[in-house]
Amino acid sequence: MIKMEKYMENYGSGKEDMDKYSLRGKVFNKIREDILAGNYKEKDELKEAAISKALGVSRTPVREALRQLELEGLISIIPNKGAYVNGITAEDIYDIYVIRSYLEGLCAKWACKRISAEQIEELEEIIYLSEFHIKKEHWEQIYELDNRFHFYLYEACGSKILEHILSDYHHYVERVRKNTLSSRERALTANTEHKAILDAVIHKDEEKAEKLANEHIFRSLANIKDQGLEKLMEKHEDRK
Amino acid sequence: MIKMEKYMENYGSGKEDMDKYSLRGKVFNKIREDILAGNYKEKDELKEAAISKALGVSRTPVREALRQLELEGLISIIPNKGAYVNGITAEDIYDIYVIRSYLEGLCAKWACKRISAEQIEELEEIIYLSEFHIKKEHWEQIYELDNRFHFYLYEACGSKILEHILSDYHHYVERVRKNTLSSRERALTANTEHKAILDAVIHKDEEKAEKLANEHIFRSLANIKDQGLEKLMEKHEDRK
DNA sequence: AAATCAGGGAATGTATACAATAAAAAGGGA
DNA sequence: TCCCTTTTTATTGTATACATTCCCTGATTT
Repeated sequence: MIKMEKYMENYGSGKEDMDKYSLRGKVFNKIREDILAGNYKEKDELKEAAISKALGVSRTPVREALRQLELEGLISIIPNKGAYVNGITAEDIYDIYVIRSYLEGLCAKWACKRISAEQIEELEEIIYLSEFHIKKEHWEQIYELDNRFHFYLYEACGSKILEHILSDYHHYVERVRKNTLSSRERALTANTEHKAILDAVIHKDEEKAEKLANEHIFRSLANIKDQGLEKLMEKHEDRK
Repeated sequence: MIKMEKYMENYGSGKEDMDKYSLRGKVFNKIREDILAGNYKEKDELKEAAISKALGVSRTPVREALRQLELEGLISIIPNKGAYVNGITAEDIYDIYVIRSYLEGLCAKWACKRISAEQIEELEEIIYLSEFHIKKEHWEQIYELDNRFHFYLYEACGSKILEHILSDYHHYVERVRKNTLSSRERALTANTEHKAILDAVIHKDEEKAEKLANEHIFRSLANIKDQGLEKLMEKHEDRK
């Protein structure tokens, strides 16, 4: 019962929460994190037996996880042969940001028409809370609030499809984002930009909302570039 | 050995071909087709036992297929409870076309910089062949060539990420596309538009290529609306 | 009569056993 | 020695058995 409630809360917000309680979910997230963190090399072979042994589970959940990872594009499975890591390169990150800049623009545009009063309040609260945590330099909370702002806006666009793809990409670049928000200056700018986007959405100014959201992502990308994309991607490599 | 060669031919061109030889692949495609074809109703429950019995296989490949379908967004799996069809609505089709119009534009833009001489030749050949089959009204070939044009252009954009998502969406709307191309007029227009896009790409006119590809998808969408999804599309406008 | 809790049935989640496939190794003839 | 065939071995693919969870039902209690 409790589990069910927790699930419903997070329904549609991403697959991490949803799979937290199953072995398959754990395996999926573990391998996913490892790939995104760069713990595997390109073309590395993922052997089911080795993984299941390492994680102390049977091959069944491992296989299911691998099939999912294939569909996400993180690995390639050659039938009857094996699974191979596709890795995630600096170019991929760059591409995702450019794609996101287009789609977040579209998302903001659609949100103008379809956002509800409750969703507006939710977003306003996030912005307000962010200001507090930025002052206090609570990086973890800032990061969480930034996430929530985007996910709520995805939801507000009223398109299952767009919400789905944007959430995916958002998770994809999680590691990079976590680092870039860790400066007071950038966190403040980001929050100001969020406020401007929401303002345009509230006033149903589609063109402006699209443009602002578009630029918001581009500025994030510029910020990443400044910090050295390659360096950011290696930062967590030597954990665990 | 033979199977392996067949696989390598199709490598990267889509998951249908890749999974043709495994039970899981067959199950995956079967359910996928059924959902995309509208054979299931929204919120229908997919019971593993029933499906495996119906297809004459065990639950294992069925489960793997379901997990993949979940990641594609076609079904929702509630842990320990069941899998439920999300269906594909007229709104989804509309959304995908709008998203595609943005991304195909970006794809054409990037292709300007990264396309190779071989890829250009390939695309020119497709256009040339299309003219022939349009004259003869060979709808099946026209459809195949139209697919190939887009997939080759996706490849030519030089971005794994963009290629992946565009291929996904392209498959998603397969059923709709198949119908819309079955008129000589539309097939001719589409091919002319392809030619114009390729021309812009060859001359490395990024702005023009993006604009043309953008409009190409929008025209496809307009064509769809004309053919009868119009009523459903209006429904889309006044949803929350 | 309404609410609560226990039990049974049915479905999913996981582990294991078995089959099929493919790469690698061994063997045999020129 | 080289090439081709056969055998072996490791790995994936599939089926099945078992464990767990959930939900419905109905009896019991207040």
